[in-house]
Amino acid sequence: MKEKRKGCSPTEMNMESKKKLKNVNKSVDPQLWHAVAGGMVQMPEVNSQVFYFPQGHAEHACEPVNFSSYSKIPSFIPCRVEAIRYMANHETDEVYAKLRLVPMNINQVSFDNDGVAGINVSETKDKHQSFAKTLTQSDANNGGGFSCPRYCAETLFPRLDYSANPPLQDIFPKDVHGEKWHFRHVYRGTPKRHLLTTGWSPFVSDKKLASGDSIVFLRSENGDLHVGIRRAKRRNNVGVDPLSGWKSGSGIGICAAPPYGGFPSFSGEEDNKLRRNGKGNGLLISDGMMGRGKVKALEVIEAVRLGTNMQPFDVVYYPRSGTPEFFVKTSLIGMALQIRWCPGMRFKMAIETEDSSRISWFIGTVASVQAADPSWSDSMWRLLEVTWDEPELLKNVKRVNPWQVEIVSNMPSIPLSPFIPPRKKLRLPQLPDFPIDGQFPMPTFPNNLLSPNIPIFYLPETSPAGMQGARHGHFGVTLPDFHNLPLGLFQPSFQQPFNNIATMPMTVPNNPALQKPNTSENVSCSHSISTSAQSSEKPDHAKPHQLVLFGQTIQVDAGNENSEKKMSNHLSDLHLQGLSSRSSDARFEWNAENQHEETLAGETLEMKHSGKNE
Amino acid sequence: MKEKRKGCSPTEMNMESKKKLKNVNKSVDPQLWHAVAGGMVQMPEVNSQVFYFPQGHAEHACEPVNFSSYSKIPSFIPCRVEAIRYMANHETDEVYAKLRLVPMNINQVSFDNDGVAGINVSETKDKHQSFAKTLTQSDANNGGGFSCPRYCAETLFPRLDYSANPPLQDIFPKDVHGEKWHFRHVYRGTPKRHLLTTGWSPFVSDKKLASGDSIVFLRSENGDLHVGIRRAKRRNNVGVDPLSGWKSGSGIGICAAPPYGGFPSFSGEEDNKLRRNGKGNGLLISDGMMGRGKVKALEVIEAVRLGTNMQPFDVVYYPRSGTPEFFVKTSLIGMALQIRWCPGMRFKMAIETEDSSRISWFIGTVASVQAADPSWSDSMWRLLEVTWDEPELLKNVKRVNPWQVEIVSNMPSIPLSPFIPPRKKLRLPQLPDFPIDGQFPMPTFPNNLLSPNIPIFYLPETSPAGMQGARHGHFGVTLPDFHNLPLGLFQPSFQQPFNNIATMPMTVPNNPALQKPNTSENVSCSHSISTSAQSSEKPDHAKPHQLVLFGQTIQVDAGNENSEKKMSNHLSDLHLQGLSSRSSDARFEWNAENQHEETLAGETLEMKHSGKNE
DNA sequence: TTGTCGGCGATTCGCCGACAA
DNA sequence: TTGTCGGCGAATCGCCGACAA
Repeated sequence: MKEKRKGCSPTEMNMESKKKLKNVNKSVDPQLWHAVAGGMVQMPEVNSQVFYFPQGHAEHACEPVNFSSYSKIPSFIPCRVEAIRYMANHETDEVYAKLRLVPMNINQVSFDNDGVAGINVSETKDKHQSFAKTLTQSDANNGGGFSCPRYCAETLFPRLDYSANPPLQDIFPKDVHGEKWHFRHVYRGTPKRHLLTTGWSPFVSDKKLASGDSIVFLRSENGDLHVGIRRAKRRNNVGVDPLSGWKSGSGIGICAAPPYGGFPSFSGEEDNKLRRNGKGNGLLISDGMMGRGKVKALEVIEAVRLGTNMQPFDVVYYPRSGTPEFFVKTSLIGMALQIRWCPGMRFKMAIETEDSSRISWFIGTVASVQAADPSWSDSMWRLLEVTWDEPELLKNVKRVNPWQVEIVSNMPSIPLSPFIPPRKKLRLPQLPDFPIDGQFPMPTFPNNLLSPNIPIFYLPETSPAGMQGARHGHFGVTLPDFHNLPLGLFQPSFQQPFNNIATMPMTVPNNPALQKPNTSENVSCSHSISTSAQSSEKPDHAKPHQLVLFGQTIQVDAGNENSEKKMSNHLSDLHLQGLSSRSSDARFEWNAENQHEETLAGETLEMKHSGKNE
Repeated sequence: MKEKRKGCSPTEMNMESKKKLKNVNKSVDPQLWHAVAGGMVQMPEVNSQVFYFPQGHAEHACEPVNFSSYSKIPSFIPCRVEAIRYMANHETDEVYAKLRLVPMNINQVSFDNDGVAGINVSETKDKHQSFAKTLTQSDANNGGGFSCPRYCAETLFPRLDYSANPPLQDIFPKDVHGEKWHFRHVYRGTPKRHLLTTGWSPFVSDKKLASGDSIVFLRSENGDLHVGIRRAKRRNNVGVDPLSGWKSGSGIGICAAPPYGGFPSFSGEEDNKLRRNGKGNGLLISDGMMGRGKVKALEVIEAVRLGTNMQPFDVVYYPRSGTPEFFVKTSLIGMALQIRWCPGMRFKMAIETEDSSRISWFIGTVASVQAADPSWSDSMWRLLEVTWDEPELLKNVKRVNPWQVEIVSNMPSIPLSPFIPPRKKLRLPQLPDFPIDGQFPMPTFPNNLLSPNIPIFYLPETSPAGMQGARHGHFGVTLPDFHNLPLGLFQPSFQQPFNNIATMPMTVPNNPALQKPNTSENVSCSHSISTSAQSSEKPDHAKPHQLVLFGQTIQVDAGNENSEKKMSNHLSDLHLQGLSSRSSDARFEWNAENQHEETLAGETLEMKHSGKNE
């Protein structure tokens, strides 16, 4: 044998120990996990309370999930988060989380503190710094080096001895699996710049990185250096799934290539680059290996079955899948419920730019308030149909969740919207940095909450005129007004459709945190980029040249009138029944009807983030 | 950009077209598929009739499948094979098949011709030749060449011009995806030998081959050259499955690492070799990416649900997974049913050697005849508990399916077994090549079939004495004797436990093929190695040094008495109900009981094959 | 007949400033 | 400040007989 050990990167570790590490289903350092997941992702705390949305879970799956064979599926299930495991795929390094959710009775739900003691979690979150860079072609291909931005080298790496010539050190960051890698870090060239040389190329090969992918460096609280990767979204939904061969039939659907439509796939460039690595050994990481390819329709159905029967269940969540979280803190829900959502409301929403380097806020107007899916007419999921001030950038984002958006009252309303969507891109006025305490005229509880026909959220006078005449027509299915219900009589069973929830008394959110939506607890309210400061390039909300929206460029069929029509048909004979307090009498039954192709909500929300500092 | 196109192997095809090919879920050439799957695998024809076994399907899954929440699951479902797609995994090239099965009424089942017109399929099967070689270290690592066995080069490759110096040609075999590869074939060296040089190394890199893996060459009927790979069984069940983190709970079990126990994992050698390829780019193909890692418990449950409701369903089958087919031709079932299985019967069974190069026949004795799983006490699946004449080699093979074995009557019985398992390996007498017509004293139909208490299979006098006293005790659950039932009254409903099947009149197998089990239609009876002739090394049934048995070295808990005890408990309250003729009244109901960890049948049968010629 | 080795080219890999942007 | 390029050493890769087994 003429084997020579290559000094390549999984540093001192040989493959044996690498393999061993693979065998244990090790958890990922939560700090690194969050850095890779992106700043838009906020996971609930263990023991906090969330609402689990079957619709959202289905959207998260790679296949159409056909619930039509099953009856009595509630639109949400209140749960306690029993456990969270932060994990990473061993092939792709993609991060995901596994949550164990324990269904709970609705009358145990508290909408104020999520059920967690009031420790300010955000406090512990800012003690580390991270940095993300999207790989250039030179980083990924040429000569095996990495141009390391000055900020990254100076902030995250150990201090260089600049008296040396050239200044030089070796760094040993750990990846999501705990593998230690070795990079040589030099400061050289004219002009001087930071480079990673030795060790970089094997890293690129091993991780199968290509230009467009991102690398994340993180310096954790204890000073340890970590490295993670975020792959660029690529546009080929390879049918890796062996069950995807036949259409429809047998309830096991096809992977969602058609329903989610196409990006133009990257040109051959990407492939050529990779081919230079390792003698054509660089297999492209296909989308099929990532994210939504993982969650199967049957897993969703199993989760819903167990949840409906009040049994604990596990869900897998891919933070970079492009769909919004399908488990939402009750505090967020509570806040969303306090607002009487009406067409014409102005809001803003944070969306990550395509290269994951920034978060932009987009302004829009609520076009209509109605259930996204007629078969879940009581669902809050994607309740808001919206129009955007910059429709060309967000043309595939038609519906959003109420808790994703933040009402803005002091925004100057764009006169044209929503009636005449502006053709030319608008220069949006600079947003204040949202220290917007008291901006929401919240009523004092509990009395105002229950006053009939008085919207809790007072529309500011600056809201656009013509709420009644918005393009999407009749708003017959908006949330009903609040009724006069006695306090404390919240039913443990969900015989009523969901929209009655809003009319039910609940543990009233009456703590200061809720009235100041600008806490770091809160995703939708002025999210602060905690893991990295802002680059000097551009301000936050400057218009990016391109956006990834809802994961892919989605062709949503113009079936809006259609769904409204269907809805009115469904409204009469709707009788949801799920979620009685004990499982024994709440069976979730198979129903051997033929499956009809169901139109999914159709849109998925992309949210990712990475910031630059200094 | 200083990109240079590499002349590496996906010949003229660049990566673009490669990607395109990936997108279509292309079918694999069936000849190549079968060559890679191995000669032990015999797929049913389209439109033929099979019995689908939920138990077998569950065994095929990578996770424990917990049926305990569901009631009324029949032990088998008769089906028509509506479609078969031969496919290959895009990452690993592993072959698998997807079958669409259409449940049928039991009274439509014919046990003689499988429902297919009597075209002799085996006729079309021998028109191609294939050859398999297990890669040596030199093949996989050193200097990028492949030592091509003379037989392979001379039989499968185009004729070389031996007048040239050196004789040289380029060959362009297609892989399972239809990709064309380029290898230079030279005949050189002293002594002269056949080598594949240029193009081989990229192939090894791309396919991530390591020594121990096998390569299969096939020359199809039209003369086209194909190439496939078979990966060696490796011993690390990486938990790639995101749902595998928590134990038990939620019905989604863990991947089967613990229950199937461990091989010693290959030493570091393998890794070092791979690391030489492509600068450490060679990710090992982990078991998690292959075979049983694919079929999820929920898919099995969904298949069973649909099948029970008489709806068409899809199953995915990995021929090299190590478990026997869970869909079995009705003709095989029919034959198995004709035999009155009794303890003490002598049989032989074909098993592939570990390196997939040969098929060996092993002799054994039926120890007991009883259901493998007490909760399916009517099931034919792994009905036979067996003891082997060479127990040390097959110590993990405790139970087999009746249709996998072939009764031998003219075998000299080994005096020691089954009472005193021989410690030293026995030199088995040479078996005849089984042109054993008339060796089975089949009764003439139909009268003898129905004679009560007269075994259809007459035990030869040479069968071991002491059938009553065999080690595994009381045979209280053996198949009942045949009763006197009128012909043609086969019930469409399955209210009876399975063993009554044997008592029911059926379309009687009365064609010559069935009375001559030695047809190529028939797996378990003297399988003929059709894809390649035999190497001169050893005769077929010479004892191989090592065997892969049931996929892995399985630690079967000694719970045999236990299961018998449980069985007697279950026997009384067992009431199977599945499979009424119409789905509407045959609901498959969720049952929200707590799942108890169920002992799977525990054993899986490894069957693979590859032969050598000349 | 074919597995492994040492040998030696030819070809990449990967480190380096030089340039812009 | 950092992305790309041409350049050049140096370290592989991969082709080759020589040997056994």
